[in-house]
Amino acid sequence: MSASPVRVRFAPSPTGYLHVGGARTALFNWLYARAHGGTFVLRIEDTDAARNTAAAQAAITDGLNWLGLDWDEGPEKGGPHAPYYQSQRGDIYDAYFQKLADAGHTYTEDNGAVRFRSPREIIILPDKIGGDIKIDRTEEPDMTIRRPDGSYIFHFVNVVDDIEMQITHVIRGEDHIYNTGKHIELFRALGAEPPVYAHIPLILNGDGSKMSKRDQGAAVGYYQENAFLPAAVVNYLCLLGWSPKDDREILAIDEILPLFRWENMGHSNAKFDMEKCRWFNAQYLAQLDAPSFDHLAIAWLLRQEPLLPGTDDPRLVGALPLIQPKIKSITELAEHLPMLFDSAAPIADEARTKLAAQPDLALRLNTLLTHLEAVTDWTAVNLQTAVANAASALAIKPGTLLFPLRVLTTGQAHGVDLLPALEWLGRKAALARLNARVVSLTNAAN
RNA sequence: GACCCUUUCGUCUAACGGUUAGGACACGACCCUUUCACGGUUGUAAUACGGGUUCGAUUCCCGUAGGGGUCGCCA
Repeated sequence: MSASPVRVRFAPSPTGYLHVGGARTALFNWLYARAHGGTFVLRIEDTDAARNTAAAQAAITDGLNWLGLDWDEGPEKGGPHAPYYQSQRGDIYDAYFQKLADAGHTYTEDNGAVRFRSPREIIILPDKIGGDIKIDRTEEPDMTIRRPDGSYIFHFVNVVDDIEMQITHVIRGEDHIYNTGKHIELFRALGAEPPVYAHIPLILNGDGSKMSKRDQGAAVGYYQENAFLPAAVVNYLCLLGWSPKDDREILAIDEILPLFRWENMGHSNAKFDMEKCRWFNAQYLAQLDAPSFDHLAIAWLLRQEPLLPGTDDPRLVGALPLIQPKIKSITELAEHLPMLFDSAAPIADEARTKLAAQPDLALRLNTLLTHLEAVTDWTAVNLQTAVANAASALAIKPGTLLFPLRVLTTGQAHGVDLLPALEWLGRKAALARLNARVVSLTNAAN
């Protein structure tokens, strides 16, 4: 069997932002190409000059690069079928248009628009995911393929380029199913064999509506800005409409490739769940080595305005390992840095309330303070001993003292592992915070 | 409205026609723990409905209902 080499393409139009649905379409094309030793083509469908922007185009290439979806032919890369911008392929379209016209497949409207004369048949689309799909074209009006100003319509250029670029498989959203009926007519009229089609189900909001620009996470840029790990996003996106058919979820791309087959594709739309996406991110974040985490964190911190506490503090790199295991996304640094770097941060309401529930608080705090002040070699291990001794003196469990200690040193009820954090903070700073807050608390109580 | 696709826990999904219908996110409980977390165990929770076919249906067929898509001189 000498099947022709696989050639797939992602063909976005640069009119807005890179939608997660589009990104997943690109991802599935990329996976199919990589799984079959094929070629992944990126083609920019910018025939509608009025709606195209350079920013939108950058969002596409930036987003794909960020996700790690490298293309073999396309913008910035070139290839045997260049150019890969439809706006630069007018001569090719003219030639194909002439061919269609010469064969009598077209006619011109009074205003100059040109339509394709539909054969008006029932088309059975053999879809790799949906099976045989019936598309009744017998009652449909003829599609316009060229505007009065001479510019060409999507259907026409899309098919011409798929022929020219020798695309073998078209993997796109199922919102294109009816377009495919039109496209098959054009392929046939141009004497070309239509490619293999696979229409993938769509990604929707949690409420079932279409994800649009204002929905959180609809744009790939959202994940870039919020410093998600691209591998985590890719992993999550794969599981929307594809399954390894076993219980695995955390899968490296290399594990996915051999399992990326049509029979593993889902047939129904999937609702996007940001919580689960964040969970994937947390899983990947936890596996990151320290230098990579630091790099990611610092890059994100430097983009914040105003800068978060600690951003330009030399102790930052020491604090990051404390934070890494506690967060699901880099953006949560915003919650952790103030309590570590802002010694005057007010005590959070939740922490204050829980603290007030402690019996004999003043006695406990003073006992704790006394034992801590006796620690000269300020390490987590020694602090642990000191807390244990204080607890023993009070005849209570050590754990009882940890929460008050947390609140008095950080001002928060939640946060990083406490004793290592106090070691990082240092004896002088930690005791200063403790004393100051004990005083304020005692005064308030009286 | 017409046509097409689709329907398993709230969500993502698994289950050669025979399973106590499994896993994951989220949520609750318990355990671990020297705090906060992680982790472990566990609980609540699903085959849309009605007909067939079959010894037996989540699985195959038909219908109904719900959801989505499409109906451009946008892509």
